[in-house]
Amino acid sequence: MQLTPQMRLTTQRQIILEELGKVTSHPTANEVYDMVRKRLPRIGLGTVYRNLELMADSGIILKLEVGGTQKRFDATVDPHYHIRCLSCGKVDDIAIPVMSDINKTAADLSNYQVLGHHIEFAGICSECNKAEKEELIN
Amino acid sequence: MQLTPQMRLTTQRQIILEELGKVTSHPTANEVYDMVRKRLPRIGLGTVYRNLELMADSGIILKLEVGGTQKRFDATVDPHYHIRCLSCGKVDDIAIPVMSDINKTAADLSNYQVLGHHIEFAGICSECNKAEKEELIN
DNA sequence: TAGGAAACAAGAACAATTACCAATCATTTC
DNA sequence: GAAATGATTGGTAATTGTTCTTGTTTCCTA
Repeated sequence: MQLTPQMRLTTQRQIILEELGKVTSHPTANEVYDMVRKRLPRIGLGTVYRNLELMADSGIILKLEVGGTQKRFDATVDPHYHIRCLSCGKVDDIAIPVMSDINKTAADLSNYQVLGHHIEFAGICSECNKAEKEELIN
Repeated sequence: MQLTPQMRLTTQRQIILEELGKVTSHPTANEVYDMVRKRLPRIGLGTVYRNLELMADSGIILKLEVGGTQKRFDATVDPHYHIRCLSCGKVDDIAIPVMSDINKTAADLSNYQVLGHHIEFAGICSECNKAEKEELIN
């Protein structure tokens, strides 16, 4: 968006960005669609996809290609890691310091031009853990 | 497969496992299908999906939910990290020592029951790098 | 305020995966 | 060894998540 000045800041884009910024979760395109639709009932799912993609390309949001079937989006662009619940699928940030030095190690150990890395932890979130325990009781 | 004794070791399963073991790449279900079909021309794609899923569940192979649109499968089950080419999408192993200790750190920093983690590097493989340079010349 | 580019909504198309089902095959029981 | 049982298969349909297309609207610029 900053990158190409001829890009217009439409109401749709503004609201998508606002809604994404409101949450600390990492919603899927569909979840963003649901959020935005409360304020802009006539918006199309295609518009949401198109603009999330566009914003990710221009670097103002982050597209997460984490495990699970769907892509997720993140308004926080500075590097950080994620943890995903294997039970409900939700993705949270995790405050582990970013290891920028391992990129260099990776470059040395492979014949790739290394551009970055991502760490994804997998586990069970507290809600699902609790739910599971309650299920065992019944 | 080991888990449920009534599960049969069919020809299809045997060959899927053999073919997956032959390669060091991390084929998608479709690529496995292509490999297996050379020896078992009448196998169905569904059978491949079904059995890869089953083997992943029982722990004899690994299902990689890395970036990109497709899931990939790996006959090597001991923990290791991956590097993915952003240009052609292929996934290689990378010999960076596994940091098993960061799971504990993650558990301390989150309210998840942490079960594991995965690191995925992103970059451009040597083939794509070369191809890109040649393209610049022309 | 007319012309043209950018963006839109709606829905079709698409790719990857999963679900279903009748036919087949292996195993157990008689 | 034949019948019953249950797992597994191939083929195909359905589903899911995403992208593309089409015709329309909106906004800038002259």
